[in-house]
Amino acid sequence: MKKPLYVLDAFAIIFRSYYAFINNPLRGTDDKNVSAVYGFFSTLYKIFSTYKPEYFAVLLESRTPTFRHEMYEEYKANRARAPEELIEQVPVILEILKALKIPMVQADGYEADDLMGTYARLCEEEGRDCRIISGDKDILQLVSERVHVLKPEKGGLYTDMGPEKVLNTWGLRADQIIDYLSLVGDAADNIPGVKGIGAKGAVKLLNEFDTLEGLYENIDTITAKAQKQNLIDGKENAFFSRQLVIIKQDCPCEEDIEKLAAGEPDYGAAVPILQRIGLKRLAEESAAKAGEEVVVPEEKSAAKAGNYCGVVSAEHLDKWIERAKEAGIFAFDCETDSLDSVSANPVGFSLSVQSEEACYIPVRAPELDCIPEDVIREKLKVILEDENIKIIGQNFKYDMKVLKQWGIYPQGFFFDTMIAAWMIDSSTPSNMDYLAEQYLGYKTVHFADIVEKGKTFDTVPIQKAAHYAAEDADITFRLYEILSVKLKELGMEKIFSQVDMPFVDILSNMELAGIHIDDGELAEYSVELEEKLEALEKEIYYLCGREFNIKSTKQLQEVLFEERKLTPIKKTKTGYSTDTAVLQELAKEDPVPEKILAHRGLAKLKSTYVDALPRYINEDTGKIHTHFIQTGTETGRISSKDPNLQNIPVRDENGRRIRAAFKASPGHVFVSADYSQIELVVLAHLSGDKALTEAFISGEDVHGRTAALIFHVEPEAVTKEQRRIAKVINFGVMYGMSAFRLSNELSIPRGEASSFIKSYFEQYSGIKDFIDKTIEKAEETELAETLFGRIRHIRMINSRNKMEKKAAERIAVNSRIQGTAADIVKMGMIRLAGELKKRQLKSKILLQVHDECILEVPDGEVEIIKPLMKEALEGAAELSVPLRVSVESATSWGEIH
DNA sequence: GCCAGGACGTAC
DNA sequence: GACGTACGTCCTGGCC
Repeated sequence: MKKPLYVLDAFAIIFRSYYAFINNPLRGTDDKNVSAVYGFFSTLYKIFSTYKPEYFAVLLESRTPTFRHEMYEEYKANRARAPEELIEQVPVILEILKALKIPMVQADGYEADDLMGTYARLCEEEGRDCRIISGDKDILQLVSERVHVLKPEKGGLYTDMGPEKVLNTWGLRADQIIDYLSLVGDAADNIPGVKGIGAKGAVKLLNEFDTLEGLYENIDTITAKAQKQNLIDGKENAFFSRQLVIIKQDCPCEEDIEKLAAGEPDYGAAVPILQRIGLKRLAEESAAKAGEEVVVPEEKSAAKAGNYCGVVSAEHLDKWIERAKEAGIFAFDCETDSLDSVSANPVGFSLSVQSEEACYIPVRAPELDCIPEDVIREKLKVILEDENIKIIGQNFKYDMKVLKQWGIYPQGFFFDTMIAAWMIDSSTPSNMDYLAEQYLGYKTVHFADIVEKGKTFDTVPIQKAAHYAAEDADITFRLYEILSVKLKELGMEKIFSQVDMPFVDILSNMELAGIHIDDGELAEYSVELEEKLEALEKEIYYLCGREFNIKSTKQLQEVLFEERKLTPIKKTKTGYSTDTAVLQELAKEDPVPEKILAHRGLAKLKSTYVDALPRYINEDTGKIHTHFIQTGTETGRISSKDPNLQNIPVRDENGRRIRAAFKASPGHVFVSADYSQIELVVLAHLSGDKALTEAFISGEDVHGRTAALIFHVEPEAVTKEQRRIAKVINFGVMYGMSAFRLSNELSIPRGEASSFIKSYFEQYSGIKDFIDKTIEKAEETELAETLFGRIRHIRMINSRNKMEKKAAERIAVNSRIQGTAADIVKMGMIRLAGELKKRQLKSKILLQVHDECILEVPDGEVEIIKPLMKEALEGAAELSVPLRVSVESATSWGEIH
């Protein structure tokens, strides 16, 4: 069998790459723009590593006007001439292509599209598959069983567009694309089309009449008057447009495909050119691909330590401050005497204004006179508090907290390498040691290697300290250079800079603020719980006839399933399960399980919350300062730890007493704002489902409306039971719940559960489509994307293991919903924080619990804050269904909800 | 005595 | 096997 031919439209990729970086171009030697070179060869390399083509050609545009220009002088007349910065890059690209020994084809008088058409035909004729790499919809007209288009997606992956895929995506056969374009036209190429006929209209017409000829032969059957007239008026334009959009298949060009044998590109030959123009990373990548025989002088240097110095005189410090000002950008890192940022004091700072160079400014060091603390503070302020000087950090929330407490309020923070790395791939670690290894191939000095156990950074000799600290700033700068490019490539520049970066400042303030808790109240509750637990233990031991550790599932299994001979219900990896569902079931035939359940519940409260929370009270502030981790989830949510304040009980009365111990400071109240059903609202928007949208717009009670729909009853006639079922399904859908699980959850037969789900998707067919489309897109791109462009890699989506695949599908669907909701909440909080600052209010944001945001508000501000919060959060995004936020206030957290 | 992994349970 | 996202606690068993 003949190996497939791959063809690539060079200028399409060049343009795309250039404009992908238009807001922040890549600069190489002499500050020249190299975005297009970088983008083009990243794409090319990716294609070679993914598809390993044996036959390959880069197709170039004609150097002279084409037959289309001769036919129609307005052709592409609307196009502005390409910018000089882009044109300059073309010769370099051709030079590199030549060095790589990649076959190139050009035919004067014809466009690259026509060359594609010609090769598509040649391949068809000799029974060879053809793959065309192009994002242009015009090219789809060439698609056939043998000829597929590979459409570039985010993250360097491609959608394989075969005949079926074209039909599914466009609602048209590939051979109808020509007629479609003839009707719709193309403003960019100045192709007229038929006035008044848009994309939807054209698809509908072609579905009905099949072809342009069919349409005009039966024009009298069209009932819509205006449309009919438009078509009659536009007939000439339509057929004229067709001549322009139709791709030629008979260019004069190399017809012997065997001559387009590509083999492995000569990567080594590209290295010197790439180095000359200053594309270091690509040069390194090329060298690596070429294998070891190519020695790149700079390759080693990328992984070597930079030039680091200690700064102990005011004059020396001034020089660095000046350098940072000049550069307008610098990487910054704090060393402190504690990991606990609330009580940490600075021990030193490091700065880097370009990669491989950094300094360390000690504030305290053994056996050394440092620059006085106040002098360092005043000088650093100049660059840290200037909003026009960009600050790069790694986990900058930490530095931000230390600095604020030290009297510096950073203004120009704009890039966190840890958060960037997490957004690029949330499933891999984002600590600096890992990132340095991963992205730079650099092994950093580890903290534990220079600081003796139990000691702090201010005890480290200055030589070692300076090297370690300066390296951190240097590595941070180097990571920035790489990660900023990757972020752009994935289309996340906007959400990164407009959402996740501003959010760092907000989280740092929330953590510094802390929340008050009444430990006396908890101490009393602890005693109460202890008494109840002891009583339960006694009862359990009496009933079982012996003592054992109730908290040990292993011992509990022995008691329940061996001694008491109860029937095991489900297994775990290590034995029989004793979880809540099992114990509830067992309680029907034995008195012990119920006691165990009660014991478990109270023991959990006591150990996880009642006894644990007071230990987190900070000695200095008297408050609990949780840590919010912005990189803690794979979906874009934040997490909370030490302690986790996002899972404080709320559902039952016992648990609520814990919330009740969280008190607003004297003279303050908590004001809490809660997004109503945010994930279902997001689902309604993302899916565009008519019925769900309607349910939200017309009524408060979306579960009731859902019940009415799936049970075919009037909304007023919905029973409680029906509503409960609808609610379970509403949530279940977002998690990809199966009929099996639903039947368990509702204690109904599997068949009944299936029919509920079936009925649900019949009524909410838009949701079904949304799920299908999400999965399909994930299969093509291995990504799930939120409404605002945050991505998550879905690596198992094409797994041959059915279970893994199903799990990946659920993850893909849920991530889009959960992630979009998380984006919205973050955006709302940014708006809110902005308002608080603008109005100089004293209210502080304390907590965020995914769809809820809690503020501590001085009594005098309550009436201003309530409407302000509602407005700020509801206006976070403009969706097809309005976002609703409810606001409540109270002096303890327990009174809210 | 330390640590990793499992089971379980809390939140959204 | 069968519901997504987290974190904390306790127990167990392996290791030093």
